[in-house]
Amino acid sequence: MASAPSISVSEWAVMQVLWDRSPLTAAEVVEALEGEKDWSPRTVKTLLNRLVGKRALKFQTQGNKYLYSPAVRREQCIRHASRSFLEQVFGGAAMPALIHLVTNERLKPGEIDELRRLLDERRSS
Amino acid sequence: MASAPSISVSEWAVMQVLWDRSPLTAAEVVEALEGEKDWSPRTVKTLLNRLVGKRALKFQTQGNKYLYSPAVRREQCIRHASRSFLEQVFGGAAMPALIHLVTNERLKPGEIDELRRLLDERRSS
DNA sequence: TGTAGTAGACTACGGATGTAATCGTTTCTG
DNA sequence: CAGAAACGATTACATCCGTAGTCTACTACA
Repeated sequence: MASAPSISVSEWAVMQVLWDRSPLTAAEVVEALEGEKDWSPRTVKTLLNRLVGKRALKFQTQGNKYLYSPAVRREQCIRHASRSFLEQVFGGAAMPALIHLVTNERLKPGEIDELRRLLDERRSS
Repeated sequence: MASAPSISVSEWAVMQVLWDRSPLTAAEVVEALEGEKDWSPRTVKTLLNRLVGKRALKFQTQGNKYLYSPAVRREQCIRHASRSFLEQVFGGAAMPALIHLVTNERLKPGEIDELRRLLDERRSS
C-alpha cells in the first residue's frame, strides 16, 4: 500500500470536500469552498492539480472536464496526520494529547458520555 | 499577549529541549538532541537562530556564548498547534479527534481509568 | 603573542506551500 | 462561423523549511 501522501494544510480543505462528496468537477469544488476559504478559483485548480500529482486524487474525464475523486482514504490520512501531530507536539504519546483535549476543549455532556462508553469498551478488550 | 509564533516541526524538537530544561547553551541543546535527531550542529544552530528571530526563544549572553531559554510558554504553543490540527483535520471539532485517538491509539488500562476520571470531573462542572 | 578552535551571524540552496496569472485548446453562444 | 467563455496545463513568485556551509570575531592554549 502506498503510504499516505503528505497533504498540506490548504490541500486538506480540498480533500475534505471530496471525501464528503465525489466525484465533483473543479467548478463544484470551487463552489463548495466558497464562504469557507477566500480563494480564487485559480488557487483551487492549482490545489486539485497538485493533489492529482501527489496521487491523493484521481479523475475521470467527462467531456472537457474532469471529475475528481479521492484516491486515498480519509481514515488513512487522518491516521497519518494524527501520528505526525503526536510526534511533533507530544513526543509521540497519545495520552498527553488526550488529556490536553479533554481538559481544554469544550465538550457537551452527551459527548462526554459517549467518550466514557468508548473507553469502557476499550478496557474490556 | 503576542499570540504564539508559528513553530515548524523541526523547531518544535528544539523547543521541547528547552522547555524541559533551560537555560542551555547551543552546545548543550545540540547534545540533548543527539540520538534523537540526526542533525549537524550547524542545523541546530540555525534552528536556534530562527527561533530567536521568531521571538520563541530569548537568550542572555554568558561570555561569548548564549544561554537560550523559551520566550513562549509550552502550554500556549500546544494549544495553538492543537487548534491548528483540529481545524485542518477535523473541521475544528475536538470530538472526532478524541474518538479517533481513543479508538486508534494504544492506551494502558491505567490510562483509560485516568481519562475516565477526567471526564467525570469535566461533566460535574 | 600568534594561532587554532569555537561562537554566533550571515549566506545558500533546493523543495514545499500559498496564492495566483498566463497559455493553448475546446466548447458554447450569438 | 467567429468571438467569448471555460477548461486543464504550465509558469510564476515570494516565503517557509530542512539542512547545512562560510565568514568574522573572540578566546584559550602554546
